[in-house]
Amino acid sequence: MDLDDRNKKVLQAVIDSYIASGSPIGSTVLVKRFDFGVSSATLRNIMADLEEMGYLTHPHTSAGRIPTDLGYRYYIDSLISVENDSEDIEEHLQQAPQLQGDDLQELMEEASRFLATLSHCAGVIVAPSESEATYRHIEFVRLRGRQVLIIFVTSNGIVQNKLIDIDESIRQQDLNGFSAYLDEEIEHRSLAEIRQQLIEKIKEEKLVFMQLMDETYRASQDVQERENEKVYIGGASQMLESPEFANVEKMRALFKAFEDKYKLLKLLDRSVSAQGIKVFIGSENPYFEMQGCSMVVGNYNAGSNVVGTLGVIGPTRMQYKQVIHVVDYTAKLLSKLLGERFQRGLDR
Amino acid sequence: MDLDDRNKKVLQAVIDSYIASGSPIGSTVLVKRFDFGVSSATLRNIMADLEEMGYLTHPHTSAGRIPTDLGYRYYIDSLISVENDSEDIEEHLQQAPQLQGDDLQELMEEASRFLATLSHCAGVIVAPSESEATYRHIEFVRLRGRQVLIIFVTSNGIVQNKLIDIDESIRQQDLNGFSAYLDEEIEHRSLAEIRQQLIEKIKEEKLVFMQLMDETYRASQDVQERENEKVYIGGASQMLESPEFANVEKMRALFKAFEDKYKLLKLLDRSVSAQGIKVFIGSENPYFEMQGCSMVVGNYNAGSNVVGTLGVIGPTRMQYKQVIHVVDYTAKLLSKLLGERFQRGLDR
DNA sequence: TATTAGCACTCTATATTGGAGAGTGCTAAT
DNA sequence: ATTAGCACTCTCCAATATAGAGTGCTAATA
Repeated sequence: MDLDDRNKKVLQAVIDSYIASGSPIGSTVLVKRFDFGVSSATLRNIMADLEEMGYLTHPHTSAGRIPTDLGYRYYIDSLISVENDSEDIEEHLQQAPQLQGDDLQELMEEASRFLATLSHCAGVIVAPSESEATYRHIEFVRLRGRQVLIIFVTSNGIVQNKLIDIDESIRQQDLNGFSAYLDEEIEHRSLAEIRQQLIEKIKEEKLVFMQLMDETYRASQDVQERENEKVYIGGASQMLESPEFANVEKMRALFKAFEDKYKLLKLLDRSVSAQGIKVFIGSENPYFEMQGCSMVVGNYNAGSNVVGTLGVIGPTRMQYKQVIHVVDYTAKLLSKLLGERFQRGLDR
Repeated sequence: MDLDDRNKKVLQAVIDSYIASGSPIGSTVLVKRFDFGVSSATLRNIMADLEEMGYLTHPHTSAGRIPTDLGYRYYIDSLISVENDSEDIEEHLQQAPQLQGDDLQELMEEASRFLATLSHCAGVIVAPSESEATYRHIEFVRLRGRQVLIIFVTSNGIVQNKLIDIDESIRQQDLNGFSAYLDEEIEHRSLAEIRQQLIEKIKEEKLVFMQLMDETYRASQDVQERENEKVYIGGASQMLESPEFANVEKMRALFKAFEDKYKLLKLLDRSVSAQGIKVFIGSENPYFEMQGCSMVVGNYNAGSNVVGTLGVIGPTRMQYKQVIHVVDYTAKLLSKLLGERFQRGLDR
């Protein structure tokens, strides 16, 4: 961090040029493209200094300089100005909703492709995590024999379902009754509480429903878990456009990693806590062992209680400024869509 | 088709060897590995004949022979014996269900990965197409204001939903009533018929529900369309293992093609009509412009009325015999699972 | 003291060359 | 009809040469 002004400028110039061109930057190129008022020899000295400090490196003795991960880090923390033109984004948000999937799942897929297209990287979205208290409606549909399909509707319009087996055959009519009962109660308490309440009532009367309640409770947990594990990846082939992945082995590893969505989930979840856009550069991320990859991630929300993560995975040499914008924009867009479409409890 | 016995044997030997090794097969190799009772010179003559007939070709003058698409076609149609050991498969089906997703979607994803793992190719599954008449239950859930979520449950346990806006605010109670009415009627007629019936009733009374009915009808079509467009691709990275795709450009094109699922869908749908396993070799398939790729596809069903397609996409040089087995097995497995789990109308 | 010019040196990328090996196609003999 | 033999072709691989880009160092300069 103890860089004087000129050093900063040179570092920025090198990284900018490298991001743009993809090939190592030599002193003469720098002198031609920028006007530092010094000769190439001086630049060589400066670059040697920057290399000693760990911000730049050499692929080989007689090649130009490329940024190290540390260099990128400094670049992002101190050098690029992500203009906070929130008005500009706001404007865009007003006019171009662009996403219109009316199923949550569809919306997520669309959004991940949207991210990918704008960023030229792979777009990744982690489905919103639900808290238990938000069920709006629970429905039971009897299929054949002892099979019952439970349908959960959350207040933001997400529909989930789970098939269960129960011991005794129950009439659809009774199921409807139970459903109505749950709908009524769910306004005031969580499923866990209702279950507790039923356990107390058990000696009195409705013994039949106890098992159903238990199954419902368990199913709701299953369903939550399942939904929380969903990762949408869109436009992965975008990443292959950049020459960084001309190496077949790397490509292969990349796609293997993408198929193991669980790891991705863990990685992305780590950053959920904080607000704002975060950038993970190359080796900085411990879970995703992929050399030469960076991630730009942000959060989105719906109303207030539902929050998910979204972001972009691309080569370390990416257009950070632009990508940060795109992620920011998409996060806001998604939040807005989820917020307005599934807004909670206004008229309950 | 006018091949004498010896020519057939040589063709088979060449293709078998090429599939196994991946490199062009020369006359000496053939003479060493197989016992034709003739010299390499004679084999050269035979191979030259086969080349003239279009079954084999040369990468260059002094290389061994490799099969043409026509050669593969002949190989599959006439030379390989896919032993119809249906007992064997039956046995497997009995003991190892292997797939256990309890959501249809989950099951499809699992199955596509299953295909990929066993075949070392990419596994592709087209979601079962529904016919309109199979709804088991239709449910309306009022969200805020004029938004209503319609939930469709088909008789095989697939849940679909769609958000609609209606003109006037309706009470949840009324919605429940309408739902019950539809549930009752849907037993006897299709949605289209019910709609017709309501139109006739319109002058009399229930004017309010007409709009809802229209929306419901439209939504059901949307939902069907959406479900029918779903293609699940699993284990795409499996394909990259084979040296055929060491070429970066090919890999890139492949993944681009995979992301455009619509084309895949069209391609796979074409073969839905017929029963049994079909093999499309390289250039034989008109929609999917991907050189060096073959597809092995089959059908699955659930009960009787629901049918989908599943298959495998891999390099033209694939282990056809084995892959055909795998596709056959998976199709039967999936049919069995869907059949037993979502069996229709046994106790209605 | 900081900067610059100049030059030797290093390393990559690319083209060229020259076998070695594999395989064919043809011819003449069986 | 089959075979042995041989000349020919083509790829693959390693070795070699060459041009170009860029550095690091030294000595001169402001």
